[in-house]
Amino acid sequence: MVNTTPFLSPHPAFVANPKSHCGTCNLRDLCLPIGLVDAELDRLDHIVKHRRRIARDGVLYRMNDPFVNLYAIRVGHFKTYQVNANGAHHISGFQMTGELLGMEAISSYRHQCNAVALEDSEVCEVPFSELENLLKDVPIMLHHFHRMMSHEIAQDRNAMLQLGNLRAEQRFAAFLLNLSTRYKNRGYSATHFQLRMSREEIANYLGLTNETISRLLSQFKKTGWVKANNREIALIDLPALRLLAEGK
Amino acid sequence: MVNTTPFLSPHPAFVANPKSHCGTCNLRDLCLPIGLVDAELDRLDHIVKHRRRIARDGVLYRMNDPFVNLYAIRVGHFKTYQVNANGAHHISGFQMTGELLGMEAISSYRHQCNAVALEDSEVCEVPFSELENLLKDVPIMLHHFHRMMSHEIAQDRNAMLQLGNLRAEQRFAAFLLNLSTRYKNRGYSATHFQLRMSREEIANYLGLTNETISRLLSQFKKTGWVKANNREIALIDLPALRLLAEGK
DNA sequence: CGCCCTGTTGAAACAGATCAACGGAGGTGG
DNA sequence: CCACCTCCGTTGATCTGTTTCAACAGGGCG
Repeated sequence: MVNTTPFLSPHPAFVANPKSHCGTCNLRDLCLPIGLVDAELDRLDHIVKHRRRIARDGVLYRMNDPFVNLYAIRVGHFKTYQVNANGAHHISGFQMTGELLGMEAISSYRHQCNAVALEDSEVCEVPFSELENLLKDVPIMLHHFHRMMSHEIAQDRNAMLQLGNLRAEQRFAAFLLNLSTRYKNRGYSATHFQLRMSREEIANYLGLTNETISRLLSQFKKTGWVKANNREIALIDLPALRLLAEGK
Repeated sequence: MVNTTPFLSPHPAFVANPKSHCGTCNLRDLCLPIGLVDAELDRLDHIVKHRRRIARDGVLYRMNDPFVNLYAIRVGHFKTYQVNANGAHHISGFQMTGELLGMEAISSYRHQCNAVALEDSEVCEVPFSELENLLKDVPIMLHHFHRMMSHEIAQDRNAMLQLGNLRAEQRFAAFLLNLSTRYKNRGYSATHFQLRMSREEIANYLGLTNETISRLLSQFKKTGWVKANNREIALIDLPALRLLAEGK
């Protein structure tokens, strides 16, 4: 259901590769699989000047901040959320290692959402204007970047489809499967992982309430599709979850 | 609420400019405001080889079609929709003159949705690989393209916010205001326009039912916020609609 | 003219929200 | 180390917005 091509995720072998010249950034690692030569990789290393640590609940950027950098998540998890006129906020996504934050800001030169760390995390600052300069000299990287932006669009479309079409239990199943796929692509278990976000945050993301999420999880436990202990999740019956998410 | 910077819409003066060398495409017009020199514009003209007419209900591309071209809408309206495993379909957006179709397909080399004309329409085929070639030589166009993709992301995020947070009447008000803004940016009336899509299609897009849309429209007519006759819409009280859309 | 498709309106059913109470985990300070 | 407190998660009972089902009106088109 969710289109998460391995190509666009860091190959496990490259995540946090200690041999990276950069030493500050997984951006190089992200790009290794696309076949860059050393000189190109060096240029990539050089535009990333800062690695930034963000503590749990720390803010990476805020809505309306001027747009300067993209951020490649080196370790950790983030959430991005928007705040509307009457103060209500809506989580637009959860991001994990290897994903790129801030692309929504290119069009308006200001960030369109808040980005907050869900756990102690680390990002690489990628000055966008310098990245664009580099991209125009390295066609393969240019193309890769376009694919990353396009992937973001495809993902958002998918999330819209879920919000607009699916019943609560389907949305939640799709959410768990989405996490599963993304962890798998990063070389982690597709069936056993820890939720980094609260029930409240999941509910907000899915357009539901925390009570509903709680009830659904209990229900999934009862049917034997998942085991769960607090935020520790084990997906027992992936096929059943897929069937449910895809509309019974 | 919706971030539709004028920069990213064609300036009214440039839409369907009969003097365009291209003659087949409004892509040149779309790019005029960003300050390209003639030689660059000529290159842009040359990569667009085909203009395509699509009759009402005609298909521009289908889900899973191999990705070759982006399409710039020259005249008309389109809808894009996805079909899930059990046949249900969900409209992910309505596109109008000057907007670019197909960006969701760059990442996977296949289209992720169906694009269908809501009325007799005309598009310019933009071969993507040739466009990328051009972009790397013309930094200002490259940047403009990135802004267009980013704008798409920001828009989708906004739609997600609406689907996830708003009650039916708020969604529908936000929908009408979104159309209003986009027509205004194209030099048309912000208050008087014709819906190109059925109640059914609006409902599907907003995650509601056609009955609900119908009831809401009646309600808006009763309160005097809009006048409506079939698909002819007049927004009488924009401030009231904005207040409603932003959460009372 | 008559058919079909789109839109409207009403009544009943239901999914999920809301309100409320409680239990348990983890962190903090004594 | 324990007691306390707060936040998070769970479960139950009720309420409500939206869907569903149904009937009908109107307009466009063959």
